[in-house]
Amino acid sequence: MTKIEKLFRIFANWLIIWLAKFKYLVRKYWLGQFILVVMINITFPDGSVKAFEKGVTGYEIAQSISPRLAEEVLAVSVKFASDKTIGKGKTQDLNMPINEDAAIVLLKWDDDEGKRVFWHSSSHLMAEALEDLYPGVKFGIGPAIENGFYYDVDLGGRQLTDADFPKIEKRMLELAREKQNFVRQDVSKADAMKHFEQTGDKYKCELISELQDGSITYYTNGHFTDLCRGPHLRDTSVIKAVKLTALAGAYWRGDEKREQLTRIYGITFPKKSMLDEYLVVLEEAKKRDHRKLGKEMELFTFSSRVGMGLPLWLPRGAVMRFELEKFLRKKQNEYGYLPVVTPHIGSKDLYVTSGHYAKYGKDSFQPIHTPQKGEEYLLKPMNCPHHCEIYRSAPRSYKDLPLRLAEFGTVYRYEQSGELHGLTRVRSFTQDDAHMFVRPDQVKEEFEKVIDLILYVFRVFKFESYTAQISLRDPVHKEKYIGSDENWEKAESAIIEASAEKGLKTVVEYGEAAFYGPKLDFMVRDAIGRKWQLGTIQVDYNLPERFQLEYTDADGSKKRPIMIHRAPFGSIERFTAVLLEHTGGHLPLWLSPDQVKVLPVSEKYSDFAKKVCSLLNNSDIRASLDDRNETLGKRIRDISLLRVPLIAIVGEKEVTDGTVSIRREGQDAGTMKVEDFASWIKAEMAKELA
RNA sequence: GCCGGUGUAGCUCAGGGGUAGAGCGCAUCCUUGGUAAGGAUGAGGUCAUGAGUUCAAAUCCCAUCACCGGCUCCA
Repeated sequence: MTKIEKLFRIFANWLIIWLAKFKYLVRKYWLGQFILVVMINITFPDGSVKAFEKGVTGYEIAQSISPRLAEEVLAVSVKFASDKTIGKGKTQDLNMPINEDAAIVLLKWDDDEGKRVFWHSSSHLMAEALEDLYPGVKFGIGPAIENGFYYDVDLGGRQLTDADFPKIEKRMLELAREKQNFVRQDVSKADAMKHFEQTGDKYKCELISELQDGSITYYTNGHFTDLCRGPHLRDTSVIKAVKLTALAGAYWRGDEKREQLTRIYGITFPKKSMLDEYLVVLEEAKKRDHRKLGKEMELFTFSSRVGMGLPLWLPRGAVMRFELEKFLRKKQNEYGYLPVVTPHIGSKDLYVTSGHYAKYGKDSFQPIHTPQKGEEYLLKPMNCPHHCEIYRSAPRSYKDLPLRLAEFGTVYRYEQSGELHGLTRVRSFTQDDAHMFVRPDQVKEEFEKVIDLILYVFRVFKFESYTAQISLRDPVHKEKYIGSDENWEKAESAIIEASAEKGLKTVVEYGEAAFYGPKLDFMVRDAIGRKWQLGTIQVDYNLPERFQLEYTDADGSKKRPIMIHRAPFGSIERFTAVLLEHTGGHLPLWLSPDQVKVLPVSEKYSDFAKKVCSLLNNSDIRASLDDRNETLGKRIRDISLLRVPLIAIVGEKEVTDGTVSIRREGQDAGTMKVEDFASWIKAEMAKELA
């Protein structure tokens, strides 16, 4: 290139950029030819704008910035200037041309969307490997999930076990190294149908039959072609580490009446080291499993002789449980709740009235019969019907409302055997239940007070990453719920408005409501990321109607109250489980079954240690002596494994000075005068509960 | 309930067609100690349960039960 040509080219480029700002058509000098090109403006996340030729791809843009970026980028999020909707852009393939002005984000591994694309492509890669290894395999769906991906496959009677994983993983890595491109292709509905009929993929045919013609695309990697809307990686070579994690049965389309497919779970990474790190994190999470901690800390156990899903609380667990109840009782007193106690069974009529019998009767613990013919009782699956009857026990005035009835009520639900899970899903559990009977003008205020209470509870326990979920009816299957549309709409808007006024960040889920009303649920994750519902608030116009509840209004007329159901813990069992996983067993001081263990360095100091103990016990602090015939180090170790927060050590020095030497959560916490110890502990507990 | 896995001492786990193993825990004794494992000795098991194959089964096959990972469900 001559100097003149170079200069001309620089000038031409400058001109192009300048003109592009005004969206002019420009001519670009290129290899001695003039080509007509249209320029578009691309806006980057930092707000900078750069002009590119129309039809530029995400990959080319990345390359223009740096080759290294181009290597790392997985997909691109594009929001066209013409798209006036609020929200993020659409994620698309790096190879897809961009034809309009747009704001883009180049998505890498660190972006959730980038990971999704990576894992979605990995599921296609696994499918290709499966097709190699198990000819004739039929495919269901294979999406990315929160941690990895899965593919549902029909292996036609063949059985897979995790012993087959290594060879599938190996094949996946071989295919990945072939650097297969993911090729997108538009296809007509008729052609797609024909193609998958030929391959015998009946599940794909079913999916296609529900799609609109003109919107159907294929993605092909190697010899594997899948019905898929994408987006995908450019090619398979970035998938560097593969681990298949689990095998499970999964019903086709989630319908237990249809075929059960084999679901293969896996996870992949762009670096081998990331897989290793992930496996370490998983191991760590397993150590926080509440079932393991429950055993180690001697909190609860199960016995198949008692029955599955029926937890047995051990002494240390029971102490903790009573503390949890005490904590909530105190707060509920402040909020004007009244305690009630109701029996563990109720006559069948009660549940026919409430609607529970019609809805759950067949799938519950079956009725208890008495020597009296025709007399039937049910174990109570919930406390609301009993509380409704307490409401009815006296005539109520508008001045009595809100009436707040609270009970730690143990309920019994016949959960399916495969669903039982430690303390998080059991057949007998205690709800920290309460029902508010309120006037229509009190619904919102009362609801907001409950939100305050739940947020207080979550704050005390440091549950910071919860999800507030508004659970509404499934609009398609309204028959699953009782009550009129009008009542449902009133209840739903009450929840939505109250949550908004409290400034809660909520997500809406349809089909998650209770059968008698919508809910606001507070979800918290366990150690391995599973979500569990803890706190819940429900607005209910329906049970008051079924139980014919009334109050006399100011004008003497009879009115119907509205019920608010609520449980900040959800259930004590589940709350305990999630709290254990959340804290790794390091409970707050006020809640620990043993708060202090007093250790004499040797037998000589046992009397002094006993004195320290009884001093603490006199101040209602749970302290006990450990003067076993073991070395000090050994006793400290044992006690640490039980997660006792405070260890007080006394030896010659302490006896002389009248002090204790304190060890808190594994750390030396100095010495303190014996007489100050109890008040210091009290102050520490007060801090935790503030 | 469905699919897959697991079941060996109180706990964590190894083993494996021919007399049942380890560490921890437990008991007794020695040791009397200074911030996460002192030492010795000992007790403890119908190898989940039930059928089957075999001269012989904890081991192989089948069924049942419980647990684990999912699916479905979750008032």
